[in-house]
Amino acid sequence: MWSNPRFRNWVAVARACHLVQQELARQLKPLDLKTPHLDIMVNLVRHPGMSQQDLANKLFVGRSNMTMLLPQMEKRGLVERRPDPEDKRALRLFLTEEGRALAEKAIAVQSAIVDDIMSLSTPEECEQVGDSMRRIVGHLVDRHSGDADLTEAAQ
Amino acid sequence: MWSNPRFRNWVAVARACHLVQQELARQLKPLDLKTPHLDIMVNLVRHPGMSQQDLANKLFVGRSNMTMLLPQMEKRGLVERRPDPEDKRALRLFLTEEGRALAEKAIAVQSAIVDDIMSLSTPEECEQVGDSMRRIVGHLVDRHSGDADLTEAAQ
DNA sequence: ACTATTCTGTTCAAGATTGAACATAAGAGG
DNA sequence: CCTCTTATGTTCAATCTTGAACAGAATAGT
Repeated sequence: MWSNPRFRNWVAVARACHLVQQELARQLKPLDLKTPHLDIMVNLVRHPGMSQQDLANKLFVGRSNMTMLLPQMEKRGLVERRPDPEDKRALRLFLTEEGRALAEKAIAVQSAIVDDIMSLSTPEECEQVGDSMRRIVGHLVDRHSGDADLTEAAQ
Repeated sequence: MWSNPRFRNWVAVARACHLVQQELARQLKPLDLKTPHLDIMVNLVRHPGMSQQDLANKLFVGRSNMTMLLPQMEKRGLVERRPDPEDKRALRLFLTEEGRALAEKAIAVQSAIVDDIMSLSTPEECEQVGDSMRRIVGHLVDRHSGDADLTEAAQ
């Protein structure tokens, strides 16, 4: 099992991920942010107007998770949840001015860490790591969208 | 920021990790195991007699986490915690017969997933991903061992 | 139009994880 | 021998995360 290269190498991926996440959490503490909050803000910077469901899908977490986190951030004045006039079920999400400012700082922190760790590999290696990982993501997303979604067969 | 290759590629790593973890959790459910339990058992298979602190260090989690998980597994008859005669503070950890049997099944599940996702890359790419990740782990462990000197991470 | 299904966000209880504060045991230095 | 410091494991309260069950809005099929 430890002689299996695939296993051994994947374990390294998991360990690296875990450590980077921890380091990020540590450095985010002065901003009073947790990594889930940062993930949300990063997505809202790129895609303002997302619904909570959109966000949950992108982050691969449950919808209830968003229901727990977003009201906190709203009370803190970081995000705004506007009811959608076109679809009375959905809430459209936007960063406030303050949210954008904080997001900028937090993203700088994250970028510094990522730059630090990825600079240990050459740009070619870095790109190749990304390619391998994107293949994995695509593979697993495919497999699971087929599992539960029956309407997918109709398309 | 999304034009930064390092950032973009690291995001892929994090997403892949998250998804694989989820898939593992799903497939572990029939065995009534959570991924933290598997992590513990994997380590105890390789290194019987570890202390709870050793385990926490290897897994990069807090010691209190072990205090929460191990008594559960002990009650379930999967692990045994023997007081160390040489050091009355420490508890030496061992898998029971039942624990070893269950660990074998669970490791098979994990190996199947890892094999599946890593087979999307060539053996050379796979090895190279592992190398990049091990560099990251080493880098972060070094940086932090200066802070609070605890981590003696080996594999 | 009508019913059934799907999709939105919410609530709630259960479990995981953490960090701080604690108690006890071991080790260092006087 | 006696402190002072460090290490081990525990407790506890706070927070994150999830899945199931829910209510209301939209959609599809008839």
